[in-house]
Amino acid sequence: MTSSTKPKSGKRFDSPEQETFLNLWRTYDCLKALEDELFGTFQISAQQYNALRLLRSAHPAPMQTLALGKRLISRGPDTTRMLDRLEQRQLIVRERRSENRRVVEIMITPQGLALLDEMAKSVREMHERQLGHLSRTEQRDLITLLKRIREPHEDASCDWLDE
Amino acid sequence: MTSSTKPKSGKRFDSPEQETFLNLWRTYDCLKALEDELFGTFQISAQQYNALRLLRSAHPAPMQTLALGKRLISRGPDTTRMLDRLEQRQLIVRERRSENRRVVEIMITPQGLALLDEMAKSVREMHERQLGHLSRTEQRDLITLLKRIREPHEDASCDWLDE
DNA sequence: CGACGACACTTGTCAAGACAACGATCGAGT
DNA sequence: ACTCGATCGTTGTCTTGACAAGTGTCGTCG
Repeated sequence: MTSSTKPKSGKRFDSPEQETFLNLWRTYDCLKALEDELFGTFQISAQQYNALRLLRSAHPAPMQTLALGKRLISRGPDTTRMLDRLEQRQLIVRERRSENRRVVEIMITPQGLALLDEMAKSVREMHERQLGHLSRTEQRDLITLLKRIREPHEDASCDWLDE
Repeated sequence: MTSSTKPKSGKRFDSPEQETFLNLWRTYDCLKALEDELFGTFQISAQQYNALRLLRSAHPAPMQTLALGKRLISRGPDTTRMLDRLEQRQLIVRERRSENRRVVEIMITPQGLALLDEMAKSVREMHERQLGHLSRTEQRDLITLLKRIREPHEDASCDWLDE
């Protein structure tokens, strides 16, 4: 009865909420494609760029691995190995300080800052292509809605500090 | 010289568009976490669920691999191998017809339909948790904005037929 | 002092995505 | 009929993400 053998494609979604989510997913994927395309030319991933951006905002102070991981977008990204890659390219440095050898402090290097500078112009141009056709008002409205979506979930898995 | 001693530096984002995109990303990730949690209990991925859902909507007609791949969310997902996994679990069948041996026709099996039925209730409950706190109006507004975002990009990499 | 639990990563392992090269098949033109 | 080019799908390989178990370090309490 629930799934009668109807050949029709009448119901387009399992629920209205699903349509909303699929739109969100598709839109995210669409914009991400543009991001990946640009970051790819610099041999960097979106997560790596965000990590560098956060480290720059803290610079010259260092950041701890876990603190950095929490501020990245995806929950529980593989912070250690992502930092391994950045360290190999000398875009960051890691240091265990003797006062507390449990934590690892991470700092962006001059090379890291230089890379961000080098990317700055094309990154802004990409943002313009991604979302430049929306007015400021539309963008504020969108952000408001998105925050409202996250509101009941924030405590669970998404504690996000802006920037 | 305001930033020499203060770890907090002035601007939080590279551009307003970046703030919008990061909000979108974070929100998507937040909702995706709920999805993954549920789908995980059924040993299935979000893409696989969507594939099954699309096949059900076509049922009893079959779908071609490429046509199915185009309607999935992410651009260029690894359709072949995803279908391999679904076929192994006997949720779909693949057939090369003699009239045109280039294409592979895919059909959902009774087992596949049964799995969707089995999941239906918890999927709806998850949608409710994800987005139930938004009014229909808010959801429509959001979808409108999201479509407006994709509009200039659709032709490029995101040609999407609903459902 | 010394064992214990809590914390902050790290490593191991496996599944999934990205990209490109390849093989198979059909339609059209000669 | 035969070749050419276009279309579809598969396979190979590399990178990335996910989850769980392990390692080293510190604070604390018996």
